[in-house]
Amino acid sequence: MEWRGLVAHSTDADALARALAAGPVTVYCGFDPTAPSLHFGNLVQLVLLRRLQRAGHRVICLVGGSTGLIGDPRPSSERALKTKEQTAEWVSRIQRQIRPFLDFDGENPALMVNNLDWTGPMSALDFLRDIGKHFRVGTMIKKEIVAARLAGDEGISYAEFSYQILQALDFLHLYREYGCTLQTGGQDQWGNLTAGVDLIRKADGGTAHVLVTPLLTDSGGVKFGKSEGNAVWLSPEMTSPYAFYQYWRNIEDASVIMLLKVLTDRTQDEIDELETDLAERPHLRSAQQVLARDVTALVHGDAAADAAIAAAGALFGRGDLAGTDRESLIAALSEAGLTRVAEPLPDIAHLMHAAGLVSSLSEARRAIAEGGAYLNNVRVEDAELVPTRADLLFGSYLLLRRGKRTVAGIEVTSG
RNA sequence: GGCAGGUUACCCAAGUGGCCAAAGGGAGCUGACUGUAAAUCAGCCGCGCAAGCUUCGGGAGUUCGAAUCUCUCACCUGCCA
Repeated sequence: MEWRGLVAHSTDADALARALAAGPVTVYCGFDPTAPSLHFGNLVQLVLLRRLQRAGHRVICLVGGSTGLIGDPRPSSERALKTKEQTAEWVSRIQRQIRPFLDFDGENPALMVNNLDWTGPMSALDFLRDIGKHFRVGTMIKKEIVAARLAGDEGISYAEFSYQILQALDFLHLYREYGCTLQTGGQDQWGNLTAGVDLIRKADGGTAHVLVTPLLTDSGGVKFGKSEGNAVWLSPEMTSPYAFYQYWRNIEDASVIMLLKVLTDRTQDEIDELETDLAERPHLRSAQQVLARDVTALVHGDAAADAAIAAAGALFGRGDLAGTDRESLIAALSEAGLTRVAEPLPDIAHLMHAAGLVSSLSEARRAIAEGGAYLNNVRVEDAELVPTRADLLFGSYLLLRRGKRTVAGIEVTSG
C-alpha cells in the first residue's frame, strides 16, 4: 500500500503494520452526505477499503446521517445547513453508490452503518456528560482546521466546532460495538480521525489507529476531481460515463502513473511497463488509456467503459465521420450526450446552448467567434448558420464540438 | 447589550456620487504549438445579435444620477459589558 502511495500518515506505523499483519482488523471509513453523489475524493477511500477487504480485513462503511447534518468545517467558510429530509435522501443515494465497490455478502461481508442510528437517540446531556467530558477545548481549538477558521474572518459556529466530537463518537461506538480499531480517511481528516483515537483511549483505555491517504494533486498542486470547474462525480446522472472516461483519459503525463498506482489494481510490473512506454512513446497515451479504462470500469462497470471507449474512438481522431457506421455513431453520440431537437432547426448558437456545450447564447457566440465551435468536425464561423438537411448524419444526427474535446450530439426529430 | 470594522462577479481583491458591467490576480474557456499531455504565447471571461437589461449581503430612501450617501434588517470579525 505504501508503494501505491496510499499512505500519507498513520498513527504508530509500526504497531499498525503489526496489527494488520497479525490478522483481520476491523476498519471503518465515513462518508458524509454533503451532495447527492460521491466524488473523486471518496473514490480514493473506496479503493482503499476494497483493498483492505480483499486482504481479509473487515470493513465498515459509515454514511454520516448525523455528521452530515452538522457539516465538517471547511477552511473557507461555514456550511449552509441542509434539511433533515435532504440529508436522509442523500444518505440512501450514497449507500447505494458504495455497495458495488465492496462485497456485502460473501464470507467476509462489509457492513453499512449510519451514525444517525446511535447519535439520533442520544440526549444533549448524555452527549456532554459521556462524551464531551473527555474533550479539552484547548486540544480542540488547536486542530488545524479549527485554528484556521478562528484565525480567519469567518470564525466558526459551535456546531461545526463540535463536528470532531461527533466523529470521534462514531469511532468509539464502532470500537465498542464491532471491535473496530482502524479508521481511514483523506489527509485533511487527520484531526477528526485522531480525535476518535484519543476518545477511545480516554473513555475505554483502548488502542486504535488511523491511516490517512494523501491528498492527490496535479503537478500544479491543484486537487484532482474537477473538470471544467465542476466536480467529477461518480453518479452517471451527474457525470456521464463518457465524460468520466474522458476526464481520466486527459490526465497529464506527470500524474498518470501516480493515479494508476492509487486507483487501479495493476501490478507493479504492469505499471513500470506503462511508465516506460509513457517516457518513450508519450503520444500514444497508453498509460492514460489504461487508467481511464480501469477507473471507468470500476465505477460504471465494464459495459459502460467499453461504450465510452468506443464513443471516444468514433468521435476523435479520424475526423471523417462518414467512415463511421450508423450504429457506432449513434452509440457514440448517446454516450457523449444526445439532445433531441425538433425541426425546424435553430441556428448553431442555439443548438450549442441546447446541447449544453455552453451556458448561454452569449457564450456560444463567443465560442464561435473564437473559432472554437465545430459542426460535424468542421469549424463553424457564423453563429447564425442553420444546419441543412445535407448536414444531418444518417438523416437525423448532428455532431457538435466545442474546443478540442467537448462534444455533444443532436438528434433531429421531425415536427 | 454597547462600540468599531466588514459583506463586491467562481475565489482572492480594488473601487468611497457620474468616465463602473465594475481595476488587478487566480481559476476557467478558446486559439496557436503539440500527443485528446505539460509549459508558453494570444484572445475571451454577467445576460442580450443589438438597442439595452440585471448585478456590488437583503429591503427602504436621498439624488438628475449610487457599488459609493442615509435608514433599516441579516450575517461575520474584533474590543468592551
